[in-house]
Amino acid sequence: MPELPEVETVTQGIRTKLINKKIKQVLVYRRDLRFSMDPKFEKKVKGAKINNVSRRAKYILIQLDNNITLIIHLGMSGRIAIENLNNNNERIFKHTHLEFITSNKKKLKYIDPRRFGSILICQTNNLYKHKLLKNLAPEPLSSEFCKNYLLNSLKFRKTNIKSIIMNQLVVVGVGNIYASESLYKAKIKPNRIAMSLTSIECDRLVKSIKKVLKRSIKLGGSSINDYSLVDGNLGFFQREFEVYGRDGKFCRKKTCKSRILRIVIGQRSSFYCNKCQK
DNA sequence: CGGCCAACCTGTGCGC
DNA sequence: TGCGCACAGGTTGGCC
Repeated sequence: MPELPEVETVTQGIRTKLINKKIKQVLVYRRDLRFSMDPKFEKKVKGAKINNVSRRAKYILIQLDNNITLIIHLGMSGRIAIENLNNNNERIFKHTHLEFITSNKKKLKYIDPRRFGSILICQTNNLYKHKLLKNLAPEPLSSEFCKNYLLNSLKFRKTNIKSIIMNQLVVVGVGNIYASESLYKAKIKPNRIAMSLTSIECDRLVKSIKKVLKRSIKLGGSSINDYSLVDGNLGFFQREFEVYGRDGKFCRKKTCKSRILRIVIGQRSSFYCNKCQK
């Protein structure tokens, strides 16, 4: 699914609806996600209050009042839905693996058909020592992610620039959609050798990544297939895709008459305009 | 270490 | 209608 804007909007949704609420009931239907869930998960979580909900990279962090933080990743197909309890038109999802019932009479569902996502438990005081969190690169919207940082990260690297910006050890949160969109905005071809980027191009790329991600967060992320926000509403950034999924269609730049191309880079579809991107 | 690629799993949409 | 294939928003572990 979900790249930074989607995870961010879901995080905000959970925070708005469930902060300071108690988890009254925990129902686990499947534990065999990407990592197997703690056998004592229910016992550890039941009765705790949700103190805070935040995001690091593509991880949702739900901080409880018992020194436990839940680390949730949505993988490719994961989603969160929050509904009113005793709702007559409850939406039924085939692949619901976990449900919380909270003190304000809401039901949170974790749904993930492909089960590439994960739900892990971590001691809050050791959170950033967790193996999934300790090696993560800077947040793309932080000031740490700047031209000089990127320039430095590219030094001597012969792989393509798209793989670099999708590498969570270089910068977090940028996935397949926003990589293509950012490179289009920065006028850089996705298969350019990373170390060939000039300082000016690095500057454009950093600014493009920030701009694209912020704009998407503002629109509630991208809803493709049936992906949605926690309340079932859709994000709208997909309407503004310049290149993603637009292969064969005309480049959106008015004066450009060429068609968007699709190539495969690192096993992932990549979309670009051969004329606008250098 | 860097870079490449298979693997994890289920669903959908397309051509025949 | 059904079958087989390509493809889907992520990450990692193993190999050279």
